[in-house]
Amino acid sequence: MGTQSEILTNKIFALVDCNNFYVSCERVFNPKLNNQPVVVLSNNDGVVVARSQEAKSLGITMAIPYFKVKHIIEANNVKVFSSNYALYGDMSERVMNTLMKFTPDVEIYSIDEAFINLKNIAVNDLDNYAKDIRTAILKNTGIPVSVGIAPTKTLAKIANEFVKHNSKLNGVFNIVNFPKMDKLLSQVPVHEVWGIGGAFGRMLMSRKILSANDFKNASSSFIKSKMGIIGLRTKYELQGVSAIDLDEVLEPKKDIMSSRSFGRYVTDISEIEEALSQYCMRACEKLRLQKSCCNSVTVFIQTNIHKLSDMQHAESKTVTLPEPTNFTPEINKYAMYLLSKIYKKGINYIKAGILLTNLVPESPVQLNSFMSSRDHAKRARIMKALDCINSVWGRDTLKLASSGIKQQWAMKRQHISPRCTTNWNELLIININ
DNA sequence: TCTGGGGTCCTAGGACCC
DNA sequence: TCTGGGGTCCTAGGACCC
Repeated sequence: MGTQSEILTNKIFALVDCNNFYVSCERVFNPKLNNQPVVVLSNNDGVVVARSQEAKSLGITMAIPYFKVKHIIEANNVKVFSSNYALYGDMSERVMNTLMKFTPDVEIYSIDEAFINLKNIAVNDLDNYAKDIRTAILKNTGIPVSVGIAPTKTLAKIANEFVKHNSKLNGVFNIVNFPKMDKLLSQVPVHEVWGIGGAFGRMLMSRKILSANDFKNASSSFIKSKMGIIGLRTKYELQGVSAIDLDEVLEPKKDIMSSRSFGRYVTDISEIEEALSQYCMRACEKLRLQKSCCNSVTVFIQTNIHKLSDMQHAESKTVTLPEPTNFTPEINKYAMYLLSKIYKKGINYIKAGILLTNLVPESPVQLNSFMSSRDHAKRARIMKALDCINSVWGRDTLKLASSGIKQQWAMKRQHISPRCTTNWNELLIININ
């Protein structure tokens, strides 16, 4: 049984988080955007998902619908971009590759964040090590990052958040053996703690548990009964006891979904079929990429819940397949069948999607298969050829005819920047006069 | 007019088995 | 008159994350 201080130094994590990542990516290829207010929008140009510091200062909040801040954007000449995931994904890979030159103990947590294990770094060297990481990533990629260092992942998240709001910290905040931890945690609203969201946050605040520090000191049995073991884990993490370990191995996904809002309302089933076929292709691609097959297919459609004057309808249906597969035409056939079961005429639909679940490894082929192994092999070869052609010649070079040509339901992306790093036709152009 | 997409984990409850 | 209970599997739904 160790004392509290021994536990504190038992493990050390850092969270490396890219600052305003999508905005920073846009700025790397368009330096005129530096020091200017910039926002990046979600798919369909729906909501704001990234903001430069200047845009934040104008009062543009995270995840706010574009149309609600359009007046601020226009009045202040804020530069607006649609999400360019080809660019951001590629930049993310460069950031992570730089990080992995420092240590193999990296958990890529999201497109713009990674946890690393620093247990082998001497406590006195932590700050300099983190500064070296910042410098290297900025030099190699042009992306600024913040680093929070702490004995648990939850505390590293909090340290990182402080870095972003305090320029005096120069991008690094180390709270290993931090003397004023209680005071620090008192400044963190409870709903901002990693793992506690809006719903639990409201419940906790109604019981006068207002800050991370209050939560840390709340009764374990209360937390367990209201929030289960996840809540309990968060309490330990705030106490400095590591309860969430580094997750380094990239496990295959357990569900794969592809869904999207349409660029406009869609009523006709044939248009929804087109969209669903498109999503089906994308989901099956992802399925084969991780060498899985699915046992179940779910399809859902829904109307715009914000448009109260419209007749509302949201429904999903699931089918269990006779045998696991990742053969696109087969899955598409079931998807179309499910859609026909839930679709209602005369309704304005805004979104549809497909979810592949009960995933299993691709091989070996099921012994109780209805198909001969020769047919299995043939299907596998067809899908391999399809994936190969699409990866070389571009997405959707080969696609299901049912996904349509015009795709008038397709999402809006009115402010897209060029795919500078991943498409030969959209390279950065430099004028030298 | 316009409100993202893609995931994870946990829990509760029903069906079923012994 | 007495009318089990524990384990497991599945699904739906709710919470969270970025």
